Amino acid sequence: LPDPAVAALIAKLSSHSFIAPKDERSLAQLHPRRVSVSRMRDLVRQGDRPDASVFVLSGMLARYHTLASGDRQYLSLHIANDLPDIQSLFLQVMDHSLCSLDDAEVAFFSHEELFALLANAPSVTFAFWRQTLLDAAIFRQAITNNGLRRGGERLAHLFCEQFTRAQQAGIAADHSCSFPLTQTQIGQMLGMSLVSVNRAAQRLLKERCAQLRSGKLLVLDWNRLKSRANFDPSYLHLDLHAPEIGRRMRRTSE
Amino acid sequence: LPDPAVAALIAKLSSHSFIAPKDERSLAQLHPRRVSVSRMRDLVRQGDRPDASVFVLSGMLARYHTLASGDRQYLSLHIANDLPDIQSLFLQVMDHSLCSLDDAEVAFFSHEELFALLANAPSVTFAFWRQTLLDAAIFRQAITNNGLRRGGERLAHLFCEQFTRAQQAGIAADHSCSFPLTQTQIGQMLGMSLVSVNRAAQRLLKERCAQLRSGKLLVLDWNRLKSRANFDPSYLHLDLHAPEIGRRMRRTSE
DNA sequence: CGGCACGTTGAAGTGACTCAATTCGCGTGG
DNA sequence: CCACGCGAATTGAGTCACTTCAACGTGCCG
Repeated sequence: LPDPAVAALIAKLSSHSFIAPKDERSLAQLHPRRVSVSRMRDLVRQGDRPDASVFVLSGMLARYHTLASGDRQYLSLHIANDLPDIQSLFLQVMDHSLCSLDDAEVAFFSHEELFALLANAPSVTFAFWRQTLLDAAIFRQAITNNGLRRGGERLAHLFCEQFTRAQQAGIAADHSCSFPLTQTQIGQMLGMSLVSVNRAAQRLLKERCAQLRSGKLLVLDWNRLKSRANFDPSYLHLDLHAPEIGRRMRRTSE
Repeated sequence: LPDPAVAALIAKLSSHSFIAPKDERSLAQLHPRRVSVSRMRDLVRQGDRPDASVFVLSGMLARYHTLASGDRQYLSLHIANDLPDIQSLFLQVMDHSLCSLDDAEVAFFSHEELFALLANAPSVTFAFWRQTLLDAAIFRQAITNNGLRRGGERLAHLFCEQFTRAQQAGIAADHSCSFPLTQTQIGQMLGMSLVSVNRAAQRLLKERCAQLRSGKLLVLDWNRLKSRANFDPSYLHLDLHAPEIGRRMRRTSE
């Protein structure tokens, strides 16, 4: 019986990519190290050379940059089944940090094991690669969100993204999902001051779009929220859930 | 004798990753389609499903998002030896567009050929993957730059990044490099208005840091510019020019 | 009950934006 | 050769969104 973290990883990769049966059997041989972390702990720091990559089992992690001034910029949020630092396989020195925003459960997959696996499991390589490409698409959207939108629109977009991703991960309730960031942290994510975040959130509540309460995001009216944010989910590439490209890879290699 | 575009591609990949000799021979079999584009032409559009990926031979390309409102956000700049849309191999539907900012020479590598190559050339797969990871690191930095820095600092950072990358690509002069963006486009890249860009550029000139003139960036005082921008190039992972990880992959697979 | 972190609110200041007019650089055509 | 046109850059002025500062409220936990 495979480790439950391994099973979750296989399910995640299979959700967007074709995994060859023999490669799935290799995946099942992995030996992750399971770790519980309390909120606001660094798992990996800017400048580190990690020898393992994190897979999220529960809770929320975030990547962030720290400037010399000490200012912090959150780059991305990561929930169950995410692989927030798989890129450290190929970029040895971390250019950002990874921390928990929540109490979280994670599994560490050692780079050594992963390298040995990837060398002989091309379908897994492509799946991991695609995972990092999905990350990059979210980064791009963050640039646009923070550059082109303002105030309430910007916050609404973040809400839409997180709720959609939580739904996709199967950890959203009907009209709510976990959202453990403080308003200060939301500001550090969106390039806004704490005060602006507070007022933008109040506007969204007054407009009956969404509400933040005790670490949860409550979606009051999804359609209104979506149009308030001008949210277009195509950058999340949800359609990849039909993993036809993986199959194409398989054909061409046979 | 291999196609010059292929030779440049091999040199680029080899600069940061180990390419196995047999994989290099496979690369040399590729048949890129060479194309000249004039300035401000779209090569690929948001929503497209391209069947080939672009390799830049000369000139400058940019990726950008378009909102429903028509507003444009530039996401990244690409110069000689860049692979600006290699991610379309695995994310079939483009979530952004790619255009020329300059008159440019590019080579299209068909996805079909690339898939056939990657299925049997793991060292090339890892090199391409790493290439997309380097892209992602630059996206992350853009989030931080636009979120945490303001005005002159933000512009100075963009200048530092471009000059460093031009040097790395071997297309920078001693104290200058190509920079064909208009001030409007710089604004659409940095989330600033045309007027703010203009005034920030004037401040940088008055402080004798850098100057924009007729499509060129002139670096007047690199150290001053760097410190003005708080530029830390570690996110560009220039150290990868010793491609030791590729060798490590090779060892583990043998 | 006290302490602390987080959230809320008001008020004042300012950096950036928009709008609009002017100038510059450059290529085109009369 | 010069007038013209056009895109880009520059400049000034008024406005506004967001910031900063500071105080206060609230909920939770020891």
